[in-house]
Amino acid sequence: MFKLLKIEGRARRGQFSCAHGGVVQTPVFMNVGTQAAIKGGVSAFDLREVNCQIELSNTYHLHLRPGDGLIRQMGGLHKFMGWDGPILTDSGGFQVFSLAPLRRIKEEGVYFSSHVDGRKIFMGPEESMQIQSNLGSDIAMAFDECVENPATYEYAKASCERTLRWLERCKREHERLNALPGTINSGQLLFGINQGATFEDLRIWHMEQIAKLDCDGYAIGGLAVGEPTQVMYSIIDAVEPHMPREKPRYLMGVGTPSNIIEAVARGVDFFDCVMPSRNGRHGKLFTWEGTVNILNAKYATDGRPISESCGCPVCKRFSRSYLRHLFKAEETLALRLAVLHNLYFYNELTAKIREALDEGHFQEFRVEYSEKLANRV
RNA sequence: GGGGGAAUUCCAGAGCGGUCAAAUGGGGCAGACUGUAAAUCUGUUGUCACUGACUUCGGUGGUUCGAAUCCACCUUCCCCCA
Repeated sequence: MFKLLKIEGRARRGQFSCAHGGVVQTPVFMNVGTQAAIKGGVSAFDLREVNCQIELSNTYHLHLRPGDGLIRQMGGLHKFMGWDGPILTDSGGFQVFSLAPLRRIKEEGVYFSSHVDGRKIFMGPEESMQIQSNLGSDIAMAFDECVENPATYEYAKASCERTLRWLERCKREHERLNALPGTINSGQLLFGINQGATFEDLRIWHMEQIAKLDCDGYAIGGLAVGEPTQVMYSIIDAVEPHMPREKPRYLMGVGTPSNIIEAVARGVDFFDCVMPSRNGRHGKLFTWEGTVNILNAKYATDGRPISESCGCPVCKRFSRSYLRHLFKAEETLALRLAVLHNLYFYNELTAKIREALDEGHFQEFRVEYSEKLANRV
């Protein structure tokens, strides 16, 4: 399942096998396709083009539309979206945070008012597991509560205790579903999620508890939700020693290129983030020299590619001038090209991190790029 | 030929005597975005010696303490009737 190949400091180079699509090389960035599509007009065959190893979709969103029953009927998520590589499904726990005005949390689970049509939806650990089973993803995430920052100690404590109880229920239900004859998701793995807001003692206590449940991997959730970056790093520093060494670690929803390098340096293996796709749609393009805001007037007659050092299909062919024109003219091609470039960059970023680890010079890599990538070009 | 209407800051378009450097859109310029309610949101957009001053609302000349707003003429455009 997970094999550690090499360790440099706390940084880990590994391999992870999934039911679909073979082996994932880690550290890895998972490309986010919430509704079984990468926003900006990027499809499953484009994901191959940008060297995506593993795709991420969302339980809550696919349950609402088109419905997980429908996807199961259509042969499962892989077939439905035309992606034969590994898929991780997020549990809906993030929607407990992002759709806060539309939900009520109870011990049994969360009552949502659908943001699509207002209808009442209940999602608890069992429901989330059932939906992810129907979707047939390779990795299911436990149903958790992503707590907003800042949170009070009392709230964070009560919440992560409840998230622990939810994980116990997730585990039980996941095992039950996996054992059902004719299940679509045979071999589906389950990752537990660490919570505890910005309180180190809660984080550590929670991590120790969930580690006992012997999940297939462990995620750190509830970070990059408003706290300063240094706080995020210190939480990872505090939690990481308590994470099972031989299991993959996943830092959910993170982050900027330098966040990823810094988290790898702290022992994280998996990442996902909306940033390459969302910022791409908004004209912010990532390069090895820093970020390019392609909307800026200075690029109007710039005949260079987004980045001279990028080998992506967009940079091979199109100029900054053309990209900027497409954005200004509101051509949807602008979004597509920008997202393709950014995903290629993120996938290349983790590829370079792996290469540096393989060759034993990750620390040099980290020093060279952690700062540089935060520049503006 | 006769009658009527309109000209506003990059564009469209409010304003109809002081609270107007002038609403609102659009465009321009810049910023934000971290398990996606986001092709979204925010700021800014006359000039400068910028908590103040100066020049602007087709042109010229008036009325008034005060005019984008009222009057006269001029210029241009639009509509209707011949």
